[in-house]
Amino acid sequence: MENILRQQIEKIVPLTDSEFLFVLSHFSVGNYKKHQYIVQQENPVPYVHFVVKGLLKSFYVDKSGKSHILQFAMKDWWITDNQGFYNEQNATLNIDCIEDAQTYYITLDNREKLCAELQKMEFFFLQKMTAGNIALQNRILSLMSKNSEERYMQFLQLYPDLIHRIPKTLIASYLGISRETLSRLSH
Amino acid sequence: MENILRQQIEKIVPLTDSEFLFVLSHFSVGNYKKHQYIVQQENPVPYVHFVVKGLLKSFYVDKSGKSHILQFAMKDWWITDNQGFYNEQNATLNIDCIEDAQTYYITLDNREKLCAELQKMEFFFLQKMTAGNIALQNRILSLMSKNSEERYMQFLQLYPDLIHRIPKTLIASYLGISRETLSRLSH
DNA sequence: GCATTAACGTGATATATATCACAAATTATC
DNA sequence: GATAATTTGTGATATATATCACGTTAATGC
Repeated sequence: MENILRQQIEKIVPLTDSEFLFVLSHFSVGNYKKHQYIVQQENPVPYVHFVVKGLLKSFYVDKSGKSHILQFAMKDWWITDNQGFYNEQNATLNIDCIEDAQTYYITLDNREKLCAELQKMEFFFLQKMTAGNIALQNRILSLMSKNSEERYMQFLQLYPDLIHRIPKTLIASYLGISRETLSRLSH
Repeated sequence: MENILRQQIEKIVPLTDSEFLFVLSHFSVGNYKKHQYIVQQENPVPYVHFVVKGLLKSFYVDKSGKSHILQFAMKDWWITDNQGFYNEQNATLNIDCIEDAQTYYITLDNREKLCAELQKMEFFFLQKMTAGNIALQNRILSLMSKNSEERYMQFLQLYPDLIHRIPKTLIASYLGISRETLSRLSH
């Protein structure tokens, strides 16, 4: 039970040892260096990653060249470019490592095989996707109804672990405000 | 094949007649009047609704009393307060009818039973939830990277049918801008 | 059909936040 | 451990958008 992926799945559905080995056999392990890209705009998105350790971010670069962070992903989080991965299109997002990272990653094919063969994994992914939906909706409402300071406070409360690992510049980019404005808030 | 729910499901998974009847037996039909609430902040959220006809909106009322529209739902769309429904909590959102509406609605229990008994329905819901995720992520990026005018243009392009059915005030509230600003754009 | 309510447009002004610019402090890297 | 690169703070200014206020038009409901 020391495997972090197993722990995460078992928060939602129980697994026998052999079931977990079966699950795991559909994944590969990847090791990545700080600054390394694992998904690049305009390129295919072959995998969804489950982060074992380290820290990554997904971000969109708009036409004026500005970056907007969609997601951070630390231990225990899933990350990919959903649109690219699930629709088998080229990425509109980039994903790179803020810290050296290790992930379990899986292809769409393997994910589908896994779900077909082990019904409870489909349930697991549905639960995860649902939780993701709720989080995204809350983020939208936050962007629409809160000012910079309130959004920053909410971030502090939601992700206290991240504050010390991520430069303010990136937090600003996640919150949709300029780094200067964030700097003037933080104290 | 004249049933709109069946059509929607069959876009993703094929159904036999008896399978569809089985699916349908898990739903009830609701008829609602313009201005009628089907979900209210602070109250339970017993159902997710599939819209057969009419038009609804879900919205959040912030502490200053301002409304922010999270979603419109017309024919063929699903709507609920996800957080309330899936976590069996009281609603943080409201949902009401912009036009008289008819829905198929289903409880969480029935939805789970249905998925357990008919595997392909779980796949269907997972696909829908995934598509929803992608849309929400795009909306977040739009809020962060586009100005009012660009967001309005994007809305026009994405939902051309809605423009003529929804007052500009509501579109502004969906886009996260004031009705005056939208008015100054629209022409 | 008339009264009420909602929707819309538009001016004047306020305000939050972005942008530009620069220096200081901190962190990474060979 | 020294050099380069990144991060951070802060002033001055610009700007998009919100807010307030009012009149007009259109839609709704009995």
